[in-house]
Amino acid sequence: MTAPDLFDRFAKSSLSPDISDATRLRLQAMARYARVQAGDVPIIEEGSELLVFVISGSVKLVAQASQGREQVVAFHFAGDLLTLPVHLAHAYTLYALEDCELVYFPASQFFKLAVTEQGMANDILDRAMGALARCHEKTISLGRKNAQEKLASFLVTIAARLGSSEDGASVFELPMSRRDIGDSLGLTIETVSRQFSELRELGLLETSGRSGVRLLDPAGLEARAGHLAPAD
Amino acid sequence: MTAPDLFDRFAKSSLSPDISDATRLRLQAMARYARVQAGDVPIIEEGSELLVFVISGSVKLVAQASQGREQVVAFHFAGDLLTLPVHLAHAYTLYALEDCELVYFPASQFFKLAVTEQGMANDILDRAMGALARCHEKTISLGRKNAQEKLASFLVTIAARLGSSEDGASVFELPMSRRDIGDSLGLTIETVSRQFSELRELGLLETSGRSGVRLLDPAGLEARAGHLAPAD
DNA sequence: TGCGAAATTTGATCCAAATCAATGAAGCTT
DNA sequence: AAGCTTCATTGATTTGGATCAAATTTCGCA
Repeated sequence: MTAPDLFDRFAKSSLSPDISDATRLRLQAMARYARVQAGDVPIIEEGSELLVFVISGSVKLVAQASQGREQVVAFHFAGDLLTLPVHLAHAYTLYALEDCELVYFPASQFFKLAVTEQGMANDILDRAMGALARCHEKTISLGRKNAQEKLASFLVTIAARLGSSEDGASVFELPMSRRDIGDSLGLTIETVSRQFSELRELGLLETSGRSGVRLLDPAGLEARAGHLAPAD
Repeated sequence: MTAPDLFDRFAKSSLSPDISDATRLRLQAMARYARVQAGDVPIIEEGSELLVFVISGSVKLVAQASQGREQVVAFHFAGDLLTLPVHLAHAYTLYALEDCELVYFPASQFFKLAVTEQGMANDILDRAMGALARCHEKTISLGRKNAQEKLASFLVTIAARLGSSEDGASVFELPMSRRDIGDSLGLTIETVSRQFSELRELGLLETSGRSGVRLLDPAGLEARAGHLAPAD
C-alpha cells in the first residue's frame, strides 16, 4: 500500500492549498489508509468516531438493527467525506461497493487540528452541514413516500451525482445492487424491482444489464418523486 | 423583546467563556431573536441557512413534501443548536411546541466568525456531528422498524433527554401531540395511539392525560426498540 | 363546575408492500 | 462457449399499518 501517494492525492483533492506545512505533516502522521476490493469492509470499527475520505471508488454506510435487519444510511462516492459513527443504539459498518481507496483519521484528533486552520475548519463544517442536509432529505423519503416516489427520488439524486447528460437523458451505472437500494429506501428487493419495471413501462427510464440506467425523462421522474415544486 | 437579555443567556449557556470580546460583540451584532407562543412559526425562511439556538421551550423542525404530507425531521429542546435548512427538494419550517425563546444567526456568517475561535469551531463541529449521528439513528427507525419498535425507540430516546428517574421508572411530559409523534415516526395518529395502548397493556408504561408518560420498564422498552445489544 | 372544541382512543375495512415461490437473466469461471 | 452461481424479475398470497368512522377523554374557558 503506497501510503504517501494516497495522502498526496487526498491533500490535492480535499485540502486547501494554503494549509501550513506543520499542519500538513501532522495530518500525514495521523492518516491511515485502506485499499480494498468490492464487497470488503475497509475499516474495522475501533471505539472512536472516524472521519473517512473516499479517494476513489464508492462505499455504503450500513447500520445493523436487531434480527439482522440492515439499513443503508448513505452511499458515498469519490471525493466524499463521511463519518463512521461509533456503536450507538445500532452498529455501523462501511462496505466497499467497488474497489476503493480511502484515507481516514480519528475524528476528534482531526478536528483538533482542523480548527487551527480557518480554511480547513470552514470546509469541514460545510461538509458536515451538507451531510446533515442530505440525511434530512432522506428522512422525508423514508417517512412519507410510497415505493415509487422513493425510487424516483433516489434515481434523481444519484443522477445528479453520477449521471452524464445525453441529449436530455441522464445515463449512469449503478454501483449498488437492488438489495442495497432496497436497504437504503426501506423496501424489499422485489418492490424495488417492480418499481423499476413500472417506471420502465411509463417510459421514464431504460435499463441495460444489472447496473445500466438511462433516465429518459428526468423532469417526469422528479414530478413522481414527491418533491415540492420550488414555488410551492 | 429584551434582546440583550436573551443574548446574555445564550452566551452564558452556549458560548465558551474565553471567547474574545471582539468576537462576542460581532456575534451580538448579527444575532436575531424570536420569542413566540406554542404553535407559532418563530422564524420566516429567508433564502439562507440559519443556525438556531433554543434558549427555552421546544420546537419541531418540519419538512413539507407534496400533497401536504409533513415529516417531523427533529424535535429540539432548550440548550439545543439546530440548522434551519434552505428549501431543497422539500421546504422546511420550524414550529414552537411550547412558548419559546430563540436566538439565531445566518449560518455562513456565524461560521466565518466561529472558525476564528478554536473553542467555538470545535463546539459547533461537535454539535453538528451529534445532529448527524441522531439523524442516522432516525434513518434506521424509519427504514427498518415496525410501529411498536418505532414508538418504543422514540420513547426511550425522549426519556434520555427529558425523563427524570423515579425508582427505576422514567417520568416525563411529552411536549408534542400524537400527530407530531406520528409525523416524526412515519405513522398515523391512530397507529401511534394503538401502540401506546399496547405498550400500556404489556405493563411497560403508564400515561396520564395527554402528555404524561411513565416508563415502568425502560429496559423492556429498549428490548422492544429493535436496538442492537452493545455486545451483539 | 360544567360546556364545548380538540385530541385521543377504539373498531371495521382496505390496500400497498412484504413475504413466499418460481422463473429468467447476467456475468463469472474455466 | 458452456455451465454455474448470483442477482433480478414476475406472480400469488398475506399482512401491518392506513383509512374511514365513531366513541370517549382531556382540558381550556366561561
